[in-house]
Amino acid sequence: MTLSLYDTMSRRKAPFAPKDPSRVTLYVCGPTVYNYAHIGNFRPVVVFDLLFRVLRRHYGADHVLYAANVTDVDDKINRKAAEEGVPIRTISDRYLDAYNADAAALGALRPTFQPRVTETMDAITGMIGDLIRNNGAYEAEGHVLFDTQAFADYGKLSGHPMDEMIAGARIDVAPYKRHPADFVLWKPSKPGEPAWPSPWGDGRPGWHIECTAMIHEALGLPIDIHGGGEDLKFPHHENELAQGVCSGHGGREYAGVWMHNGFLNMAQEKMSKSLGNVALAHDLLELYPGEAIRWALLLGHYRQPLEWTDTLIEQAKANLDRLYRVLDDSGRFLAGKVVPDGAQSPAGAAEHADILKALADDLNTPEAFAALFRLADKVRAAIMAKDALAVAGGRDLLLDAGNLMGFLAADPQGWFQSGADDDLKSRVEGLIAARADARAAKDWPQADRIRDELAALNVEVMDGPSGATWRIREQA
RNA sequence: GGCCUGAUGGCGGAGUGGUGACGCAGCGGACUGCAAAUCCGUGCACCCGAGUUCGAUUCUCGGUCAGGCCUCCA
Repeated sequence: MTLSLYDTMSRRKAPFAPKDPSRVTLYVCGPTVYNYAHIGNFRPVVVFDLLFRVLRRHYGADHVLYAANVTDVDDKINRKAAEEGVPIRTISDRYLDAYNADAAALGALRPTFQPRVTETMDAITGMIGDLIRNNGAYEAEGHVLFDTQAFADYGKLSGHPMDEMIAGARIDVAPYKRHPADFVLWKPSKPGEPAWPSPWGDGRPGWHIECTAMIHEALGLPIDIHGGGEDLKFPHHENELAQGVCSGHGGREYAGVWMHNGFLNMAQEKMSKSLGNVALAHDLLELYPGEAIRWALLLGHYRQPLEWTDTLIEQAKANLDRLYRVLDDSGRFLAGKVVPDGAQSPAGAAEHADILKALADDLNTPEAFAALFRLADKVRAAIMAKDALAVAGGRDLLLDAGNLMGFLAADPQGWFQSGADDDLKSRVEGLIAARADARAAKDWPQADRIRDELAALNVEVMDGPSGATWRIREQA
């Protein structure tokens, strides 16, 4: 199956062709670790994690290398470290750990490489040296600046013609710049700030060179796919590209495909009361399962803007509930049944193929979700037809598709009873047993009273042919 | 000012030159002691104008509206 991706550079969708199918390379700009990341920061994490998974499916898990950097040199980190009177590493370690924990909770696989700026300094200064030697950079007043005149294609990625960038420049141009668009590769640190040695004096790297150097160090230029939020198109990615090409590494190419995800917009109206105005993933994960947040982030196509609202996350949760019910019901149906291996007629084989097809089409997640629901319906139909072979096969396909997309990893019972501690569970079981007795005695008023009691515990009980099941109701 | 997106039913959101996915919500029914879940059925949309076409929601042009980037930023 052909994988197609939309490329920002050519502004169109095209079949993806890695330079070496046994070594596919993907790089995504990661976080600056000075605080908890908000939910918008995790859209690219989830989107490119999905791409990572799809690539692994297409090329084999061992043939895809994914690097996502960590920016741990930054003014905000400096400030926070100064406030707390601790080394910057303390700050960056703390929030990197939190970031990785949140990402994992959202079902994101760990990237193959997670390079840090502070651990890539040699590669950074080395690449700056390369640029100077290739006449792509110059020194001025203790700074090293990239010479944008050295790169004829500067502005091509973002579509910003050079002369217009000058006209539109709003910032004060430093007097030592040869051209207003030139940008910093290395700059002196201010007194008291962290500094690293370099041939141009102690200082720190500019933001853009960090990524270029980390890419070259971790994956080697050129790479197959470079991803990130659309706000990074200019100047960050434009500058990365210029640096990479002018450094002499990777030839004329820097990245085969440029992918940019759309923004996540915060709802105008205030969100859930307990969230206040800040939608940190860290806080959201207290309220909703990670899979539900992941689903919400993929509910729209990755290139489209997405409005983050309460209804969005609730819809995501409801959608997953539907799939988990099928998983739950099919599991109960199959319990105790002996199903021969190698079922030749799994329900939903066509739908499963549709899911792969949708994902291969520039990560069309809405289409993939639609096919996922159709697949679930097929399993449901097989249950009604009491076709154990078809149910078992279809259920496996459903789980496989879910696994590919980073969903359905929970036990169905656990999914519906998440948030219930052991104490609550035993109370609920007790009440359900009492209610079963009342129902057996046809004491309906008593049975309904007990159901009200359960409802007061935020528990919903559902009578089934083989006894009652229960679940935690939606978060208030 | 420059560059670039988008405008689909009550809501979210794909897609297509010719019966408009999918999910949520709604309505009717089945099932249920009553519910929930499930099943059956059902209502509801392609911003405006012009053009191309046998035929446009889908292509072209114009308009209106909304959003993003041009500065740290996913």
